[in-house]
Amino acid sequence: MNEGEKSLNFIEHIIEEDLKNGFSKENLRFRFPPEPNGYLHIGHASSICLNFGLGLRYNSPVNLRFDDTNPAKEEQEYVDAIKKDVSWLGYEWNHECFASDYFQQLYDWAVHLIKGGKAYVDSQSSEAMAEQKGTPTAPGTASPFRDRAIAENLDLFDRMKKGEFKEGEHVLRAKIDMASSNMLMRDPIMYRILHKAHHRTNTDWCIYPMYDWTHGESDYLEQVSHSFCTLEFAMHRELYDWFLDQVYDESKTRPKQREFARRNLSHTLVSKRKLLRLVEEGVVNGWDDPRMPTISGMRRRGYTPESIRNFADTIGITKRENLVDVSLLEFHVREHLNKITTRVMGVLDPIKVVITNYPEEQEEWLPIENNPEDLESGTREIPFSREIYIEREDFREEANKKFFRLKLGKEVRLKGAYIIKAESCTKDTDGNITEIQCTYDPKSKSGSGTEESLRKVKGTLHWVSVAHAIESEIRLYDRLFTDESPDTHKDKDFMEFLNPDSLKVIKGYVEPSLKEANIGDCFQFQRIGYFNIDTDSTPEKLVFNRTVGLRDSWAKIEQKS
RNA sequence: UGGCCUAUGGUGUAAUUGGCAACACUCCGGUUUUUGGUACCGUCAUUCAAGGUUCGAGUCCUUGUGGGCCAACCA
Repeated sequence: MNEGEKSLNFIEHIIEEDLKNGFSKENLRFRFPPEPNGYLHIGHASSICLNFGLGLRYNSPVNLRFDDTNPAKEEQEYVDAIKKDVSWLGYEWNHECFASDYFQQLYDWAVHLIKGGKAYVDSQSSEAMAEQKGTPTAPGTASPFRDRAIAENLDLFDRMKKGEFKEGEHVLRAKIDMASSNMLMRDPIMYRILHKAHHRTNTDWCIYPMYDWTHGESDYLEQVSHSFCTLEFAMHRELYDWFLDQVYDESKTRPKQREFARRNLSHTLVSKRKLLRLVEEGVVNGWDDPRMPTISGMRRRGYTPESIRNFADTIGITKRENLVDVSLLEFHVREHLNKITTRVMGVLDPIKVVITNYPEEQEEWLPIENNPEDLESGTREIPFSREIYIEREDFREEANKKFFRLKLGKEVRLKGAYIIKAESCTKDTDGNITEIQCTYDPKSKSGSGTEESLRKVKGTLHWVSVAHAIESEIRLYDRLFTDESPDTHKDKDFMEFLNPDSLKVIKGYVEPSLKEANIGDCFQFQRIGYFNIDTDSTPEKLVFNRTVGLRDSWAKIEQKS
């Protein structure tokens, strides 16, 4: 799409406005600031695409900054996973930054605030402080320590840093306004004591800065011009600006916070905390379980970076509440996979077909196109023989006109091979069909150009040769939740809406060319869906994930009757 | 009893800033097809409500209504 013709979102309008008012384009700088306390999910993807997309649009640097101010929740494992995910999405950051790199500067500035009478050490319990905070409609009251002498504050803060106190004994608070209608301005905490090792600074510090004190100052230190975050931080903006006022130097770029609405995806969760529960309670097999809306889960499932970027692009950026239907994501996945995947044949619910007039010892290797959407992709050869598997649901002893597939006495084309006709079938004692006997038309070979090969038959089936097929494990996924918005019910926990059938593991048979495939490779199983090779796969035992099914209009026709 | 944000089809996003409500997905119907896939075509909204300004309002004004967020030593 032509970038110039595309309409701007409200964020881009803000930037254009700033540029028009004289802000220099060279000073544009953005950042993506995750906390390394979990894996990135589809919601973060939206934010990543926003920030890095702006970087690309304006040719501006974008930093990857880890907001690592809470050692109780953060780990190196998450830092590594986040870097991998952002890279995989196709973006390059300018600097890799850590809020923890600014701990000393933040501390120095805090001392500066204390000296200016803008911060004080409070020695109350958190309960007492909460009580004094007031309510959204009633003003708060001052702490008895609010007017502590500057020298005493300096001394206590210094001793907090030196580790002389236990957790919870003291905090450093900004002295702002206990009567503000914005609860966040009622003397917010800047530092708390935490005797915990940090994944980067180890035990260098035992006081850690809070988010509000850290974030804007970090933006400022990195000279980020526009700092975008989600709507729940809108109230924090006043505080962000207040903290900036305390240290701002006119000659520098003053960062500007603006907020956008988090993207909610139907039938899933977009919250690290809640996804962590799924992992910890064993509902899924880790953060990269293919059912997870995490970037690592989607990667393992077979979603492509392109499809996720295109999805992020179409859902856009606004300030409204939203619930994006997951079918839109799936559309983008199919759209991309349709263009790039090799078409292969795999039978997931096999029934044997014997072609009675085909010589018993004979086998043929028939050419078949790799991808009709890509003329450059060429052809490969697949084996045909007397016994093949077809999909159990592709045969009926009798059926109405709408059923285009195999039925007794009728013909159907085997994709890339011959036209066959069902003559009879055998059943076990329970009446289940165990084998279908067919005859084939030797002159009907695909691509042979004969009159018989050009005959129109309504149905075309996929198949695999029994003697050549590879038995494989196939993992079929469905949405994790039955409710479209599982975590918005006030009286119910989202766990109540778990889909018991979100994972089905079956045995299937795939064509022999797949033996050469590698982990992560994506394919279209013709007439079924897109599949990729899972990380659990081995040369001895192939494991496939169903990325997403093909659109299935037959299922709809059948449902109606 | 407070403050902040928000409202356009079933869903998501637009509308040259006052000038024929557009694009995509979904649903439904159809054409093509050696994938019931793909591609292509068609149907589906008087813009939360009520007033007002105007030749003309999704856009401006007034009054309502609905939804979300805000009282962690989390981010």
